[in-house]
Amino acid sequence: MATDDTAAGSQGAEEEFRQLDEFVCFTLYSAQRAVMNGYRPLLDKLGVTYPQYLVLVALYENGPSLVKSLGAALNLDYGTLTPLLKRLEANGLVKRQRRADDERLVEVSLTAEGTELRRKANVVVPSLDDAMGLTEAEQKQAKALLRKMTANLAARG
Amino acid sequence: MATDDTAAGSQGAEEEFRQLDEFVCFTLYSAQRAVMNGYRPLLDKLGVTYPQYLVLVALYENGPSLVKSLGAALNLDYGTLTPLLKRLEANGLVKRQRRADDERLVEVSLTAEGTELRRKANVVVPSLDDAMGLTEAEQKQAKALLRKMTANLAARG
DNA sequence: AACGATTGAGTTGTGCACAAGGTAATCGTG
DNA sequence: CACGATTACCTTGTGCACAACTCAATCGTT
Repeated sequence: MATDDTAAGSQGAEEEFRQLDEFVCFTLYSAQRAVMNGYRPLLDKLGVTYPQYLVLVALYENGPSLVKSLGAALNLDYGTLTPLLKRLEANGLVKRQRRADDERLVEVSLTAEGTELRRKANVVVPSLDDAMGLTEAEQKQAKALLRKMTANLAARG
Repeated sequence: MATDDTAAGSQGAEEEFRQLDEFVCFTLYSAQRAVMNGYRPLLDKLGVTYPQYLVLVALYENGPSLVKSLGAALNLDYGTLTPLLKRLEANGLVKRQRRADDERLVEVSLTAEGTELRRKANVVVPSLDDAMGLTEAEQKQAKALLRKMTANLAARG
């Protein structure tokens, strides 16, 4: 055991180095993509992506919104939202309209087609959320833990 | 209340439509990005991105690995890994070498510099994982729930 | 009214993630 | 050995996510 400190494997002297599966951040990273991949085939049929779907949900929930407000609701910046909203508009799902009383503001609203899609999603996506195999209690737990993490990290990581 | 069914807001007749914050998938989506954003400034100093860091951790843990094995460990496909590994190689952190006994295989291994970075990360990133403000018990809970979700979704969503 | 600061939005560039398609090396079967 | 199938990897194209930068409209102060 004289010179194993540069070994390629994980046999460090004190094994301080956590395995990938033992990182919360990695299980989170994996789960997030697994969920997105689960939603994909369903949302494909409706013609939207997962982030686009979330935007439609937010718009349905809050009504016509400024880009800024959507950004606050989804924790996304303009660099992400602007092109995403343009694609939604190109597909006829939302309307983007610069406000007359303040030319800086752009108000985004669901079109009839966008509203219908959000409703249809509620049927077609029979809450994949529930299909993740978590009990109601576990779902509640998961949401609480994830919100706590998000909040703590937002308050300076 | 004759014609409120096309209203822009969320006042449906039976309010079956969940709010964004009540979706497990959305709290997951938000938390994941919050974590990545928390890691970013720390990893920036080391000169790697978050997914690159995960690859280095996997390589440190498993030793030299085929691209295929890394893909299995991280649940990533070649389309994601190949360019990522090329960037790591360009930065001198890994070596990519086609195997002589089977020219299809590409073996990826940490360079000395890559090994050092993974170790340094263990110090500099004082496990942000722990800095997420979860107790040890909560971390364990979170990992269990996230793994369960991932497994259930992998087994056909 | 003038003008510097702020605000809301857009643009550019980089990297991740995935689908779809392609290629060369190897394997399996006759 | 021939040859179709499989395997491991790569490439292209689309969309998301974020940093850094730009810009016009508005606000605050004088």
